[in-house]
This record gives sequence, C-alpha cells and structure tokens, in this order.
Amino acid sequence: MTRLADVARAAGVSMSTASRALSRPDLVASETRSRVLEAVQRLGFHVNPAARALTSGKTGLVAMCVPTLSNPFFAPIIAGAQQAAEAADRHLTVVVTEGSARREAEVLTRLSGQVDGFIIVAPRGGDADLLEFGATTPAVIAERVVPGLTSVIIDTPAGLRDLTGMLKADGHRRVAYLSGPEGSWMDRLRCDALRESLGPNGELIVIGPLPPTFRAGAEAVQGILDRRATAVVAYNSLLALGAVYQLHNVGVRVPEQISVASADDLAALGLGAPEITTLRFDPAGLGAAAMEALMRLIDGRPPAVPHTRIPAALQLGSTTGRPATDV
Amino acid sequence: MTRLADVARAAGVSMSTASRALSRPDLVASETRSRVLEAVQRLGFHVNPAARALTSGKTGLVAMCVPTLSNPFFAPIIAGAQQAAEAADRHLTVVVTEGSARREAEVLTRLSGQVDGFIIVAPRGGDADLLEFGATTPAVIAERVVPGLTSVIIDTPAGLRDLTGMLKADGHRRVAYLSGPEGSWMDRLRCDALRESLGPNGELIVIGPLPPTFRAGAEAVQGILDRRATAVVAYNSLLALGAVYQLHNVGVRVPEQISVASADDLAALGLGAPEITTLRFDPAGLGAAAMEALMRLIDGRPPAVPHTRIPAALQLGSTTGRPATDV
DNA sequence: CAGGGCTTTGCAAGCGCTTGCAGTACCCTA
DNA sequence: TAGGGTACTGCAAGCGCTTGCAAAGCCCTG
Repeated sequence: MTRLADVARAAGVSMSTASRALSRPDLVASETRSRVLEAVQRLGFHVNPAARALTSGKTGLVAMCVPTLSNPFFAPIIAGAQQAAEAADRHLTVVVTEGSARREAEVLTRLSGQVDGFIIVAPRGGDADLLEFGATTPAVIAERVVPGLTSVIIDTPAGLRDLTGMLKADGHRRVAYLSGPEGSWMDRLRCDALRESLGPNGELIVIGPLPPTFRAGAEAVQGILDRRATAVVAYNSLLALGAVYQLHNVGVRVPEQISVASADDLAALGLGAPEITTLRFDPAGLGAAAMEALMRLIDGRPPAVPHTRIPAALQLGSTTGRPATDV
Repeated sequence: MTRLADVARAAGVSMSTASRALSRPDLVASETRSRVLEAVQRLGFHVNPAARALTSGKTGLVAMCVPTLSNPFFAPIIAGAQQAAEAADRHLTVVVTEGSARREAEVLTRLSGQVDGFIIVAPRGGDADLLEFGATTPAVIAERVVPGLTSVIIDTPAGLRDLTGMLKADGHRRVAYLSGPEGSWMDRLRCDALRESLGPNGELIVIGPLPPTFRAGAEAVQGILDRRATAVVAYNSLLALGAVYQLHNVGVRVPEQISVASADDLAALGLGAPEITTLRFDPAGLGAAAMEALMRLIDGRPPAVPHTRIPAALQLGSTTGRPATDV
C-alpha cells in the first residue's frame, strides 16, 4: 500500500503539501499541485479513509436509508447514488428501515458520527423528526420535500398534468386513480395534481390506499369497473400491470374500453409488456443528484438549489387511447 | 464523544487494559473486565472505528457485490446481510457491478484494504478470478459454488427434483424449461437437475437463454406451444408470470392445458397473482448466512461448513395440475 | 527602502486506538 | 529457598493522515 509519504517523496514536497494538494487544492500552487497529482496517479495512491477520518472526522462513508428493497423502484436510485459516491471516492452503505419510523430513528442516531451524511428516502411519516435530524447532520431527502431541508424529487406532478391533458383531449372524464401505500407523501401530491388538472368537468375516483403490488392492481379492477371509469392512472407500474392483467382476464379490452397509465415507471424491471403508458424519468439520476447535493452539504458548500426536480416525461404506450363511445 | 481514555479512567485501569477488555477479553482478569464493561455501559462508549482501523486494519466495513439491483431477487438477500452486519456492529456497503467482470475486478481491488471482506454474488463468469481473489481476502460467494472458497447457496436443485417428481406423478412428460440469463452458473445447475430428475421417459425442452424478465416470459410462449410441452418450469417468477400472462392472452388455460412453475420465488414483490407454483426459500436467511460465514472468516475462525445450503421447499400454487388428456 | 500583506510551503503535534514488550505479583515445583 | 512459570497489567511507540502555526519569499504601497 502506497502512503501519502511516498507520494510526497515522489513529488518532492512535504507531506503537508501533498495532503493539501488533495483535500484543499486551492491552497497549493498549481504547478506543485499537478506534480503531486501526477505522483498520485503514477503510484496508484488512494487515501486511507481511516487515517483521514481520525483527524478530519470525515469518514468517506455515506448512508442511504430506504424503507425496503423489495420495491424495485429504489434499486436504480441506489445504484445511481452508489456510482456518484464511488466517483467521489466515497462509499455508500445502504440501510433498510423496513418502513418503521422507530427503526429509522435508531439507525440515524447509531450511524451519525460514523458516516459523513445521509440520503433519506422516507416516503411516509411526518416532517418533524426529519427536520430535527437534518438540522444537526448533513442530510438530503429523496422523493419528498421537507421545507428547510435539501431534497431531490421526481417531478411526477408535472408529468401527471401532461398525462391528464392527453386523457382529457382523448375525451376521458371519469378517471380512476389507484393510489399508493397509506401515508405516502408522494401519493398525496400525485392525487392532488391529478384532481386539479382534471378540472371541474372531470371526476377523479380514488381507489385505495393500495400496496404497490401486481396483485393489488388486479384486485382493484372490480372497483374500477363498478365506478365506470374510462381511464385508470396507477401509482406505479406494478399496480398498472396488475390492472391490465385482470382487465384482460375479465374480458375488458385495453385501451378500447379502458385506458391504463402509470405514474412510476418500472420498465427497467422488464415489466413492460404490454407497453403501458407511463411517466418516464431517470431514477439513477435521482440517486446521483441526491448524492451530489449531499456532498456539497458535507463540504460546506451551499447546494445549487434546495429542491432539485428530476423531470418526468410522458411516455405513450399502447394502453391509452380514445374511449369507445358505447362505454 | 467519550473516548477509551475516559472509560479507562472511570474503571481505574490503563488504556491498554481497557482496550484489551473489549477486543481480547481472555487476556484480562474477569473482575477487571467487568469493571471496564460497566464503565463502557455507564458512559455509553462506542469504539471509534476509524481509530481502530488505523492500527488494527479492521475497518468494520463489509462489501457486498451484486450484479444489479433491478432484479428483485437480490433485494432480500442484501437486506438479510445488512441486518446481520448491523447486529455485529458492522456496516455493509453494496456495490453494483452491472454484470461486467472487468468492473467487478476493478471494484474488488479498489475496495480491498478498505473493507474487511466481501460477499460476492457473481452468477456469471468463470471461477478462476474469484478463486484467486478469495485466496488473498476474506470472501464468501453467494448463489454459486466455487471449489476452495466458502459459499452459501439455495438448494434449488433439490427443490426442482421435488417439483419434477410432482409433475411426473401428474402425468407430465414434455417439460419446457425457460432458462435464465446467458452464462448463469445456477441456470446450468437447475437445467441439469431438471433433466436428470425427469429421467429417460421425460423430455426437457430448453428455451433460452432468456433475460429473467416478464416480457421474455411472454415472448417464450409461442415456442412452448410449438414444442407441445404440457408443463413449463421457469428460471424465475418474472419469466413464469410473463408466460402465464401470455398464455391467458392466446387463450390457453392454466393449469388445465399447461402447467407453469417457477424455480425462484419473487413473491415478496407482490408478483404472486395468480399463485404460481414455486420453490420457496428464505432469501434474507441466505444473506444472513453469508454474512455470518464471512465474519468467521474475518475473525480467523473456520467457517462451520464450507458450503452452506439454504433449503428450497416446493410451494404448490394454482398454476400446476394434471394435464388434459387431449393435449 | 522599510513595512505590511499575501501566497506557498514545511514543521510537528496530535486524532483514538492497538499491541509488542517489559514489569510485577503470585504460585508451583524441585 | 531458589528458579521458572503463569496471569495480569502498564508503558510507549506508532498506524497514516490533517492542520494550526510559523517561516520564507514575493509584491506592493507609502
């Protein structure tokens, strides 16, 4: 293992200078700095994070708290964050809180002091704890806005307005919303966006709260038919897929008789058959953006914007269209 | 933050003794030891992992390499490993290798020295690199057996033999296997187990290799029908679900005309409608077992057994049954 | 040209813990 | 009683890096 001392010797500088060339480059003359960096490259040097942590308090470890890994929605977000961390020579430790607020609090206190900061994906629960925590530790909230904290969200509401616009143009007026899990922060936002953009002439039929699963989508179909909706918007593609599946089963044609669309896109899963109309976004970008914001926070630089929005674009599939006049 | 020095002072011993009471308890008189432990409790002391790492080389960080997070198969495995790590006061960092052997090698070399050990889930690629790597670093291989390395696998082959037994008893003779991704180590094992247990009177029709996705399952249906199989065993439930879905679409009744079963169980995803016959196992147990084996390795204790097997039990669903005589 | 300020670099003191070595006390055997 | 163990404890030297402080060199201003 090459040490910083080796690098310093190779570059003909003292250890202090070599150290500063890496962590406070602005304090070193550019010519010296490049000599050091060249030596770093040549010797394949990587700082020993333990040694750095001991003096600076920065461990190079970042924790990401997610409620579960079973929902594939989180997977690419984690992957994106992890890559961004790796690019910055940091590690990401993923902590599953299993949706329990108590466990989340436990984890946060246990880890703070061992990690430099947190990316918290907490779709449920109240703002207060998060706010209090974020006041003392660098933290970025994902897929949720907590006033006063840095956050990164997907702009699904904007995408939903586009979707509603299209449905309205196609002549849909009764739209069912298969809502997400109980207490989901995003769910409320989506529901509001739908209702608002549907306008006074439309009617939003909310079905749920529902677990975001294939089965729940299938089971919701009866309700959809009972309420005579001509279009269904689901909280995520698992629900949408379940609905399409069950509609097939009971002999309802999609999209001729009912249109189906989804707010979250789980296409990466290979869950895309048939092509469901969805909102497409870059989940890895979400993770990366969160990590970048967090690293600014950790380094004491102000984040570019407090609330980053990742665009969600309407992606037309074969499950939406003009409703048949006889329905 | 309380330091070890505080504990030592409170217990009336030197720092060395306090340190040993924690990491080498056998070297300290039991009366002294309990005084130290009492002080630790009272002051709420936690060792500073960075400081410990600096001298002892043990960072308390363990890396888990998975090919991807998009496949929900890995999610509960990771969660299980993470919980086991947490219980042992260690952190788990998840690294996604995106299936590339080069990237995997990169990650392994970059991380070794920063982590105490590895859990490697490498369903594809050759043994040689893994073997070489495992010779120099504590490592446990999951879902694969590499002779000479410690590994933990799910005993799907045994489960598949049970499944085949049932299919044969039901009168199935032509069984299609929707195989997994190209180069998958497990896939070969499963295919062999099926063929062998199907016996000389049966015929195994291998379709694939296939990506383990819903869509691929749907698209494989035509081939299944062409080859006149009466039963389908899929590499995982995503494939099975896609097949069931498409069989419905083309008007083939399940299980009256064709039985469908799956080797991997992704029920946690909510992908269980309708109830597909699968092999059920405890994926979190896999992760936890791997982590426990790894910790033994790290501590220099020999692992209990070199190759741990997690049982996979046949779970009957509504998608298998006696084939109709007219098919 | 003296003095002040700025930039760049080096010195050296740790950060909190582990561990090789040495010292002390005590017990056992011959 | 001397010699040799054994069991326990303390001393002190780091582990690899960061950072406050100070020195050195330079440019500018008055």
